Amino acid sequence: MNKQPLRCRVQVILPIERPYDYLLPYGSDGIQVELEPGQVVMVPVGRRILPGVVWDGVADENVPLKKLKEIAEVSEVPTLREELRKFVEWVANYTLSPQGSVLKMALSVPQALENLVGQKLYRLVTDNPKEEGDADTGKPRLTSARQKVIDVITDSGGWTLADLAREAGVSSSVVKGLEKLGLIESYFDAPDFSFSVPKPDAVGPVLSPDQKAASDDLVSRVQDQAFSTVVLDGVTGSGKTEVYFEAIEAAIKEGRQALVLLPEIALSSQWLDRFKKRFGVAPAEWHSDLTPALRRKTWRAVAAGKAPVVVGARSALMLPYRDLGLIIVDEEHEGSFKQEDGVYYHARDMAVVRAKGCSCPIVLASATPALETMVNVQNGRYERLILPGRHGGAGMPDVELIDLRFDKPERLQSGPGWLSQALRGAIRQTLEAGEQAMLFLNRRGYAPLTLCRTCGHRLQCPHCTAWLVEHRRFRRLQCHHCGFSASLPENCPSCEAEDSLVPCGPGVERIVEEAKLLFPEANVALMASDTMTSPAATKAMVDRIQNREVNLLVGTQVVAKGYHFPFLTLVGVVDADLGLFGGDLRAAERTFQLLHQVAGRAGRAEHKGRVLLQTSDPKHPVMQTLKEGDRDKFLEIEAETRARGHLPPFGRLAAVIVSGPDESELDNFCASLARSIPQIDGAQILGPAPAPLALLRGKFRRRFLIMSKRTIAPQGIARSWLAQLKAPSRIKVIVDIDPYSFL
DNA sequence: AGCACGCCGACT
DNA sequence: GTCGGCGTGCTC
Repeated sequence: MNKQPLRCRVQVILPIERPYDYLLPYGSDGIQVELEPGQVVMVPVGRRILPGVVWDGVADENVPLKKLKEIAEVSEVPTLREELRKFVEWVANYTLSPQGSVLKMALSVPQALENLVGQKLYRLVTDNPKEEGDADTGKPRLTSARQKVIDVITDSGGWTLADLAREAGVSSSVVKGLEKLGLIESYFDAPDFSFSVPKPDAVGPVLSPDQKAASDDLVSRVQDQAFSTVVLDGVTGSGKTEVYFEAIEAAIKEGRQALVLLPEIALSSQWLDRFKKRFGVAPAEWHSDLTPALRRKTWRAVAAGKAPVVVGARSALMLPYRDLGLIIVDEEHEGSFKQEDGVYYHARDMAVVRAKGCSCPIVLASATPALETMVNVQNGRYERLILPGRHGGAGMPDVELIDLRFDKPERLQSGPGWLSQALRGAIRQTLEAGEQAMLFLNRRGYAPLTLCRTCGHRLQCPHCTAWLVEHRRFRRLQCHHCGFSASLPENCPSCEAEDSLVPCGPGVERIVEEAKLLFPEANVALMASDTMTSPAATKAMVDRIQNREVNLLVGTQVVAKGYHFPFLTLVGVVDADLGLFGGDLRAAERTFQLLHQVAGRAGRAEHKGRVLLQTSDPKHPVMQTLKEGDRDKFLEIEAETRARGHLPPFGRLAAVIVSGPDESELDNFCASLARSIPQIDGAQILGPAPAPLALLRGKFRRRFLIMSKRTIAPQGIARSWLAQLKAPSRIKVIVDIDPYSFL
């Protein structure tokens, strides 16, 4: 009998659509070892060895035997469950991404797969006996290579020699040298991967009747171990977190795992503190800046079912849970759940799919649910639990509109002003009453545009279709899209005129300047993403505000997220109209959500808050409904507008972004794409249009838009249309299903 | 994603 | 005459 060697399919973590075939490995007895789907393996690909997963289905006997390579190693990590394999396939199909790219997110960390018995890891020596300052006692010189290692290793440790050297960009001998000097030390990784089990019996908070009703509902869903989607709808301060903590406790008691997805910025120490207070221990965290060792530890603990609760950013959705019993998506309306590099997926929507696969409930929590979420409530796909009122007494703040067409901000000696009389008066009152005020403007830097008074030249980014933003604190110009930075020129780069460049429009730095001028006695502070460079810096700032060392705070949208400032009673929005421009289909919705959230910062304790919105369009539905405090009316108006335009969630969208370094080649290819646009009933394809940033990071961009009825999936349309033409190799075609930002 | 193979400018 | 730039294409 002519016995053929046995083969199996392996999906490797390359941007490849389907699994490749491999020979099963030979054991020491010369007999091939059987493997089951889900086993993690290392396989040769080209001249490299890469991680992959034994996939479902049978190998293709038509692949010639001599092409096949043998599986190099079988990893000891737990088998990836069928649930996760199906999820990977589903996400790849939905997003039109290669299956291997999606799988890569699930394996996420090649280091997790290494067998790490006796792994040697490095950390900083914390109690360094050597004092700073004694100059010539042979203190080791911190060469730049050594400094890089110190910078990378920080205080958390947990680096392997190779990881550390690679990350710092130095050779491993530098690391070993530092060890010899006693600045860093090595130790062996603990063989135990479990996280502490939260203490479900720790006494929870006393819940209000409304909270109790909601939490009872969630708890019984968790106990039923069945899929359902529940929107937890309640204003800031209504106690959503306490409610879903009860559901987490229920999942732990069921012996299953719970996942909490938070928008990146909300993963604050404040959230973790609340969790620790409630459960006595910290949850497992998952986000982009874990050390490799902690990543490995967490990944393995999750897979082994030894991490009962995981809290993380969107990528935590792809982890290999052993038995997921509950998913929470907090601030579900946040746009940052949509990933827009590599695989374009919306973590909230994919989380619903994963919950279905895990037969567990998913909770979408928000004070301002997304329109698509509310439409799903109305059509019965999602259920809703409402938490009425503000927990702890204070009512919602009064919202007033300031019509900038009539209350024009006066000029200051130094230039134009941005604060109206009404807003100035309110700030003065607040400060005199010994309370805190905040000015909100969602624009970093000093001025969003700099132009030449003589020739009209505008300072633009050389790589993007965007103005350069002046950051006066650094005396530099920055591009907020690609990070380009240049020093502020003295003369106009176009006409050479001296002293002719003028800043146009306000950024937060400019508001700080105005605030200091108008209220010289106030303690003004700035809070923006670029002033909060580290968790420590952020905490210091939050402490200063909570200790009332600051009484006039100026901030961008970072101030809207998750901080509690009990003495803040006035919020002034410098430019409420700002987010409404730009042709983004969600512009009105996002503006409403952001301003609603900012408004919620005012008056948390015993004082009622006051919110002033400066607007040039006070009749706009966003402004009117904010003033009336009528969120549902806003959603109603917005739903009508979208329905009329057949826009999401009443129709479907896919953006096709075509980009390349050569503009005429790009236009040629777009023209042939346009010529081959198919005729489809219930769908249309628009374009090509210059993408909103027609030039981004030195690449030209064009965009097509596929719009279809709800009942028709744009994926199929995109697939068949784009399959007709092969893009020249320098041109990249990206399909973004359910696009969010229109950049 | 890497990594090799392949075709055009500055070096011994 | 070669060394090497990175454009292009494949990986079972």
